[in-house]
Amino acid sequence: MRDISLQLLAWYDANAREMPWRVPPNARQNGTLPDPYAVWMSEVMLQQTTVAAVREYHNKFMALWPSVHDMAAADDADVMAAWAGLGYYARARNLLKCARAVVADHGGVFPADYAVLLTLPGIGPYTAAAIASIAFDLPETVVDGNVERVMARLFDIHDPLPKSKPVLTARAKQLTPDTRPGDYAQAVMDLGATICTPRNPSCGACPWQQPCAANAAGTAAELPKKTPKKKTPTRHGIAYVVQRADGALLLETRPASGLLGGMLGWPGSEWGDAPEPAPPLDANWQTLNEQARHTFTHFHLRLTVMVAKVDARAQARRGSFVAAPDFDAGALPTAMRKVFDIAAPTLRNT
DNA sequence: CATTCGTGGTT
DNA sequence: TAACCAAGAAT
Repeated sequence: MRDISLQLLAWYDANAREMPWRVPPNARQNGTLPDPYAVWMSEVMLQQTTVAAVREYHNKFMALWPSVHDMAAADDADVMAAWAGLGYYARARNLLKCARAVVADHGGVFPADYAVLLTLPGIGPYTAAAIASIAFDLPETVVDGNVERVMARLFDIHDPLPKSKPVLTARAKQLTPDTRPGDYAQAVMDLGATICTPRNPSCGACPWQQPCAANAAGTAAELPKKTPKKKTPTRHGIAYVVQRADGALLLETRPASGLLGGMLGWPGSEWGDAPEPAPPLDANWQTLNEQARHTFTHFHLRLTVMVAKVDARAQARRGSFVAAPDFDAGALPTAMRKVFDIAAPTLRNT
């Protein structure tokens, strides 16, 4: 059984993808391991996020906060602003919590232990196994979407996810070798990302073509099965963009938990079927023709954009004015940035 | 155990 | 255009 793991490692030696946070297989076999901080940063960013999207964010974060001590001492608003656009903002909040826990409780050193890693904020079963194996070369088994798909095909398992996850996890553990577990973890995920893809898998180029049960049965492309999900509803809301005579814009920091938690945004109504107007101040509001459309994981959002210009003495019922030189649309989550993009021409022309 | 939580690319 | 998908975690 284990010899097929070695086959995969041989494939990885020749086909490993290059990533800024990764130590290539030849260097790893010479005894070089990656910086656990960089690995942790990458794995948190990679949760439900593509490698392509993570690259520049990882570079930026490593430049701004090169060590876990820097991250622990970082200003929360700076980290949230730097994370803007990457999504799943609870990850950024947990990034700070985790860094501070590592410094406060673990002497500023990431623990080389799966069970201890699992106790840290934002580190679940996948990420704990990824850090343990990739950063410390411990024989832990990563089970992400790639591994689930590869195992479902390798063993021709037709039970739908997520119910089948325990079986897929057990299979993945059976295959994890004692030698080079870190490279092996990265190898299975690379295989899933480049060969054993969700659609149109390149079975002809797969190092596991021979042992693959789904390839033999001709079922690879239809695996893994998944329980169908319900369709996403549409919610509506109103976003208010206020500009003061000196150019300052009215923004508010959203509540620390929930959707876009801790992020900067425009004051607005609740989001639902028929939102009640909730202007942050009394003004001569102008409703723009174009709505901001944005899709979250579980609903579509259509925001009506309302714009007002107010004088320098204006007082808002909520939010706070941000001076024009301090405003950075890049610090907004995408839904809010779309609102700004729609409002910007009107702001300039009035 | 089901739901909540982003975003951009692909089909 | 709508659905699907990506190195999941927290509740």
